Amino acid sequence: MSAPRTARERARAELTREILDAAREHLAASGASQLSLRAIARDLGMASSAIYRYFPSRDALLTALIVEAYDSLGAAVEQAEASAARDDVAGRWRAGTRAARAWALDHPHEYSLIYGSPVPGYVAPSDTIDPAGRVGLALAGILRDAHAAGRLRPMPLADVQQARPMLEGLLALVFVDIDEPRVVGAISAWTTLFGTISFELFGHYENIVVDRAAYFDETMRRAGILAGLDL
Amino acid sequence: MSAPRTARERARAELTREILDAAREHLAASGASQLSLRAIARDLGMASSAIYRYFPSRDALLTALIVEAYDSLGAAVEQAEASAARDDVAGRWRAGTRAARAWALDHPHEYSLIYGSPVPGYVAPSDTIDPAGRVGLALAGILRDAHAAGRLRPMPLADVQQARPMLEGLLALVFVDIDEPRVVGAISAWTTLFGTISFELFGHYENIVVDRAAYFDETMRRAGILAGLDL
DNA sequence: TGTACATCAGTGAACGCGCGTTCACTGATGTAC
DNA sequence: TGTACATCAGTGAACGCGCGTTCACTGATGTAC
Repeated sequence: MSAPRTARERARAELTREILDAAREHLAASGASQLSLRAIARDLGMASSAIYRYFPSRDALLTALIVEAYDSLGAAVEQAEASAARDDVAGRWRAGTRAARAWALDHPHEYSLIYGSPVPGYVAPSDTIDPAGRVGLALAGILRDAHAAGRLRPMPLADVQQARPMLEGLLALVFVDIDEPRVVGAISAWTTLFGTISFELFGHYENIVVDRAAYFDETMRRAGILAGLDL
Repeated sequence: MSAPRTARERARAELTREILDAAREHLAASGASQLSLRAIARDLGMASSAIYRYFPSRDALLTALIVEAYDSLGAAVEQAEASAARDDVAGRWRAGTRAARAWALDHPHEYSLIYGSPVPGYVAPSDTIDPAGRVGLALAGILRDAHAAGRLRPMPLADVQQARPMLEGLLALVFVDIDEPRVVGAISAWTTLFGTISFELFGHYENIVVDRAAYFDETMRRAGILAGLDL
């Protein structure tokens, strides 16, 4: 959005925000699949049809919420990761992964929206692709920097037996010339990050994991090591 | 359910089954949160109110579906794991984890029901606890047997620094006297199993992982090693 | 084995509710001259 | 700076739909004697 000039444009930007904020609150109460335009309009004291001046359909609103959630999470991780000293690999890794968990605990319903089961009938448009990649890219940057500095650890495990590559070739744009066993580790670590957060948030650690912060840190430390990081 | 005696009891058991089967089909089309009793009744050619002779409420039906899904997945994993030679640790691990993935790919909507985001407003009753534990217990058995046979590997990573235990003490019933770093690895491996399946199923590996079966095997191999298995 | 009564499955109408989306309209804001 | 016209936000009624649950009732099945 460029800077609004006229009063009309300012009002429009403001109301768009208010609709999204109200929608985000409703997410918490009812979940994405039952997000109701009418309920949102009621909250804002406007006619339900007025929403259509701002979003052409319910799905468009959902998409906006999804993009916002990915961006909010992505920004939190990027910022946390960036606040550690550049050559402190372990510190960057810890800060980035912890920020993801903290964001999820703070925004459980937005988290569910992007990392829970897909909303039935909703097809994510391509606008969501870039925001969805931010966390992965931020973490990949740590690995890339460590590699550039010649600080990757030897893999502690026997190597992968691969007849053909497991991963998409385009990943080379992100991981430059890091070898595939480590990149597999990186994709795994990224998976473990959200797998662990989901298990915590969705209740699967009930009566199993007590000190969840410590467990999370240790799990992510191990996952990072399998990507070649020195943690 | 004990064996039905009378015609009435047989009919009741049969219709209960048919309702559950129809419900399972509807899951696929609309997702759990929009599962509709009326739609199910329509499918079976009966009045919507008739469903109430079999399930006291929509939530009760949901619970039955959840229990069935956990049991179906649990049985698949148990059976696969049991079909490998008892002293073939790697074979048991591979068979068990692969069976979980195969079941999920075969039953994506039932999988979402139990490992996706929680259904808003639905509170899982305690009947779901035992079935939910089956996969974890089956995999824990592999670790326990390896430990009993003195075949656990040394941990390839520096040990956990723990001021206090991360895990629930009750886990000792399952993992007997296996040390906490390995048990943390086991819980992590269990998390990685479902984290990886969820990422594949929910579309997060689009344009990232090409050979998903190979990637899955390798990821689970590494996860098992971090639990002390010799893979 | 037959009868009388109790149990249960299934019906269909109704209650009270909610939803997304469309449409013709009003009145305020913005723009060109 | 003032006027005429175009643009846009917001309204309220309506369409057509779906939902979970309750209730009084009918007719079939099961049980006790």
